[in-house]
Amino acid sequence: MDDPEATEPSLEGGYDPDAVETRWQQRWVDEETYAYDGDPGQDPNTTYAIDTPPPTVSGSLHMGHLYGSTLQDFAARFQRMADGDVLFPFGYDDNGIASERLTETELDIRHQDYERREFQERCREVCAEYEAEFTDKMQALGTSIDWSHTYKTIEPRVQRISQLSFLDLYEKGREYRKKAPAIWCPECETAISQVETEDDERHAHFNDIAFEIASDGTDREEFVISTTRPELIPACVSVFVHPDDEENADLIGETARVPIFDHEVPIIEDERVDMEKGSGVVMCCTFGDQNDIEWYQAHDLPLRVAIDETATMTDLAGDYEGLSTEDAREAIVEDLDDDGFLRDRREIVHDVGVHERCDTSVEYRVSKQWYVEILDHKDEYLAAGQEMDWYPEKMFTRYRHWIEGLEWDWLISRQRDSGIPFPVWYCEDCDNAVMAEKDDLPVDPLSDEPPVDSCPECGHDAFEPEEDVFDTWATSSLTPLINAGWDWDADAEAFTMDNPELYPFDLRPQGHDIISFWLFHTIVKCYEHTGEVPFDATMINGHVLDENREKMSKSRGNVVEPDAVLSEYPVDAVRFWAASAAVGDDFPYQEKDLTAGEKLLRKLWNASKLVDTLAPREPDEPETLEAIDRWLLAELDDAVEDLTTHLEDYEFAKARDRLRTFFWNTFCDDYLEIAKTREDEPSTQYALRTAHRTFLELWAPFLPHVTEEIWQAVYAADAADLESIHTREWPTPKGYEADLEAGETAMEVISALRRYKSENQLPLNADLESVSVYGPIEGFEDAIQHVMHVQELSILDDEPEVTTEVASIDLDYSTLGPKFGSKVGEIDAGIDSGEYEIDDDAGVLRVAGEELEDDLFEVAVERSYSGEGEMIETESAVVILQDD
RNA sequence: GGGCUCGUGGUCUAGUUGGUCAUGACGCGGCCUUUACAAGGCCGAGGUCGGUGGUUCGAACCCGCCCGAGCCCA
Repeated sequence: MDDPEATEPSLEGGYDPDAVETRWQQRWVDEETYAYDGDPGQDPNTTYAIDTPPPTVSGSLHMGHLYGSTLQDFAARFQRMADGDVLFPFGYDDNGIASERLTETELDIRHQDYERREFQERCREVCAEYEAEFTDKMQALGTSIDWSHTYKTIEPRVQRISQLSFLDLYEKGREYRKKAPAIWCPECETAISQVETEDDERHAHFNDIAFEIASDGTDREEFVISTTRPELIPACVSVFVHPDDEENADLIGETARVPIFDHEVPIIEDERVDMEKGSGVVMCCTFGDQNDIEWYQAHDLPLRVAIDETATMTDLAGDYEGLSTEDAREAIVEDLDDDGFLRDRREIVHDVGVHERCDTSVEYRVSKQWYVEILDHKDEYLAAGQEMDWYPEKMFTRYRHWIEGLEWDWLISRQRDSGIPFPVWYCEDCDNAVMAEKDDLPVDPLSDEPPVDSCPECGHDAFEPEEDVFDTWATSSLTPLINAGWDWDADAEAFTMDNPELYPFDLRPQGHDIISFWLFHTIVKCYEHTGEVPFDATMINGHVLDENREKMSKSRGNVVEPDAVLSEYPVDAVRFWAASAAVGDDFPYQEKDLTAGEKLLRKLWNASKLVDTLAPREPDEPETLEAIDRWLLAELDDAVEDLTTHLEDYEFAKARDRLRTFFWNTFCDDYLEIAKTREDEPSTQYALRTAHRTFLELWAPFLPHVTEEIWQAVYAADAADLESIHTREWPTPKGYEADLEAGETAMEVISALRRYKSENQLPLNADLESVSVYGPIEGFEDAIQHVMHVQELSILDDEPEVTTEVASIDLDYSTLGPKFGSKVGEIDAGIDSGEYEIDDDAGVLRVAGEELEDDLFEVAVERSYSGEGEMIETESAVVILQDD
């Protein structure tokens, strides 16, 4: 970097992505090229705001980050050029369990040994290092993030917003605190939400246990239930039988005696019983699974808690008190066996719910927790989702199914240390909740005093602080509000935004796996706070799979590290690969795909060098453009139009392919070859430069480094004062009109002559003696003649003398089908067998007893040329070639 | 167990409401040093569109069933 030559953009030599890419990444950050420039008063329509996913600060960048951020960057870069100001912010999600665990392992400490604020301080220190690393890596991807707009979910400003959100929802009556069964992780010692659990296959034993009947309404003395969790029998509160279960119908209404513990429980009928499982008779404990909770609530059963928050047996378990659930399970099974209650025991493998963070199988516990009420607003959240544009559209179905399947309100309290505290105290006497004042936020009830001296309800003057913290999603779901600077204005007594022009956000990008977490929860929060859907559109990206289309996972050992990829390939090539899949589809990482990107960079570089030797950099626009040059610019107009549409619709793969084909095939292979023979023509010089500038601009969102390098080397006025290509205006069609058919035909003729040379093993610059063309190529004669080195080119006014023979008849099935229906088969057969007649005078085809008008069929003829030279036919021209 | 999505040459992929040669790239084979690029250019081979049954004059596309993969939820 000290070498001034190395920092000077130039087209000398080959393209050196290693040096160029890091140089520009640094320069863009230094110059704040991508800083958001909008102001709060401006029209929201000229502002494009992206609500980017804040990655969890606990690990390193993976391919999903790389892919997702690159897609967002395509949108950001296109919109920045096309539509004015863009906010492309960045956040670090460091307030969750993941960061807490990271801190504990990194510093070898336990959160329990610290006061909450102190521990959070440690967390911030540890996270800061990881965040710096994250920043470096994101910058190395060439993303056009505005690094002056970043946030951390644990920072005080965000804590304030999160607590404001809690208070606002509470005041709106959308939150409640309730003692209810919740999913509980005994390892993390916290309640968790449904979405934080996942299934895992575990080995277990199915135990058949005999229960005696204590009542006398049946002849039976006992029945057998099967369970994987015998340690729960002290918590057994009832036994259930299916109403359709004739075999066990006699048990309904009777009373059972629980073995060993000898308490008596009712036998009740309920259709939630799985008759196929075990004996069809099942015990209900508080709580073993989700069903138990439903029964507990539906039948108003008593609560018997045998397992405490650390998965240790309570005093309810009698002799087993103090044992872990595992130890108690074995001990109870042994005792059941000794007492003759154990009838069978067999090993099974079954799915159990585990906490996704620690893989511990979850329990269900009754505890006091805070909930956000969502079940009563399902319809509104569904409507909100419908209001957004979904890319791809099919992903809306996932959102819909998720909402339709919701059965629980959203549990937001967690019994953890790191995280954002609930701004709540409770009256020691009457348990009345006292909320913090909005002005005082953020607060931590563990170290701050409540805003009142005595309880407004009962007048008592002592308070208990709420010890819980918010679930991490309770804060992550506020990212649009965080980015827009949402706050409470005490004077106006209203919520305000520092940048109201940003909200609602234009785009919400994210992976399809977290539609039910991040997207759904964000819609819930923002909708309740602002009454608006927070996003105009959401773009759902697929997953990057390994080269065999399998999911990357550490246990499989098939993880591809972005660092490894980036050390071998230019970022621009990686970005080109990232644009290859349709948005929403999973797609494989294949190393060979990156070489296609590398080749393109090289092509763009080399083509730029050639253009630079062919034309002056700032040619004047000539009075009139020659046909060939006007043709190129008209085709360019078309490409610009198509590309703009594709990018507006987030169809990056289509845009990429359209541009590549036009650039490589039409511009490089066809036009540049012709231009080589016309370099002194002002018309060609102008077209070359116009097209070249436009190509750089069109490629800029995909290939930001190479386009910037070339732009600065060739077109920038003053390198010291950076005018980046990335802040230029997106190209628009200039309205060039040309005979596209003639251009197309001319290219066909050139292609035919190339084929001739190739087949005759001639070099492409070999001279051809004489060529005659019959076909529409007006204005392109010289181009054809020079590029193919034709000594004499003539245009035929009439079709060359040929003998023709009908080769085939093409039918227009799209109109023929509806008109003739099943007769089409006969018509086909008639033509195949030659039983038809073409009446040229009447312009009809008679076949199978029908008369087809001339717009229904087309006769393809095979010609044989008997004149001098060789005849080559193309789609719309005939070429006669004489060469000896 | 339920839902959603996806199966197209060796590999990856395009294919807007069904219309008759199914895109393109990588790879493969042959030829060509041409005012940038041989890591280039030109040409070529390669497919029963996962299987099966149906709707239709006509299906990669619509419907049923089956097989396989992935994700989400039980």
